[in-house]
Amino acid sequence: MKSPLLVIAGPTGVGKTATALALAGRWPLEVVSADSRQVYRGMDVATGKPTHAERRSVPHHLVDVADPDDVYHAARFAREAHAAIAGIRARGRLPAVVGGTGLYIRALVRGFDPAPPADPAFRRELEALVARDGSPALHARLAREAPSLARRLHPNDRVRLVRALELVRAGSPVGDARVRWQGEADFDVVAVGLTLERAELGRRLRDRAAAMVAAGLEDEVRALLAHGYDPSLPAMGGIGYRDFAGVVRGEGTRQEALGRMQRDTVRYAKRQWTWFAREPGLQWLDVAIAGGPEGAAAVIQSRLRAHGWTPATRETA
RNA sequence: GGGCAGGUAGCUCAGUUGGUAGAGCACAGGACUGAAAAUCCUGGUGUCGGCGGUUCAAUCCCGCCCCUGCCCA
Repeated sequence: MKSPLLVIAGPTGVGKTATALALAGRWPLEVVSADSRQVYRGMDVATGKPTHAERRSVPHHLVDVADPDDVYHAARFAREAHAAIAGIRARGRLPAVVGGTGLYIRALVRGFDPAPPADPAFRRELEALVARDGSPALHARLAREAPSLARRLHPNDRVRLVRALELVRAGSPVGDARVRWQGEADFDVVAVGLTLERAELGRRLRDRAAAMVAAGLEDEVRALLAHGYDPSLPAMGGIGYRDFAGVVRGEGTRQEALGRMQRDTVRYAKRQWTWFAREPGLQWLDVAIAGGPEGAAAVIQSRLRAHGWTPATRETA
């Protein structure tokens, strides 16, 4: 028996949250946010979090669940999302995974292989090696320790090289046998990819970035830095945050920071399209053509029915 | 009006002792298993200011013109 799971994915700024809220008016559901930035408390202005009012009207899980000096990650997301989904089922509602972090969604829906966790001290050691000898040195080391794994990683891809060396060090199985999605899901999934015409989304994203700056992004960043959160933390490396950390330290102008923020947001949306285009079973839905979030919610509702679900569906064979 | 420097990719520039050109950024496409808003890979998109001349061949040499900047009148 599989439990029903709705996934609403898509690039940043297309209206995933608004659509989920509209759908909640038509179908009893709770939202599980799949967003690697909305998990951090105190980072509100540039993460696109649902508002407090929205969170009161429809329960949202996995928003504000970590401090900015935590290192949140996909495996933790998968674990906590499973727990949240179990609770939502127990309340008789449909769990709706809503977000743009493709890796998190895939880790939840298709299952992450078991593997040892990150080793911060070892990572610092390897980063020092990269700083001194460059990331090809990591690749050379990996080629000695696990040739089959080294062959599938580029010598410049230091993030994956670090992780690969970490796996080898922990004695985890590596190579062709390991790096593969399980494919067997615990869920009966309906996956919707929200989208918009590209130029239109680009305009919206640039406007949204400017609005975030006007809404006090610089002040929020200043407060985070004053609280002692280091700019090198993953949480502080998000779009907008990294740019205005520079402004707070007197490096560069607000205008330049906004320009980078706009450029990087649009690039990020493109990477999300690329990722979700390969997600098996995902059905695209143009929000503008559907008539905005309400219209998109109506289309999704009809897809849920067509899939054989009713608002009372608890599980399927 | 005269002198000097410059005009090459969307931007900033390099270069060719004559064989139709290349870097960074921008842009486009792609990859992706505990950092994923991360990280990485691939791709040059061009009347080399214009018109003539010399030459087998001109972005390069010569002439004229146009434009920009600086200096002198």
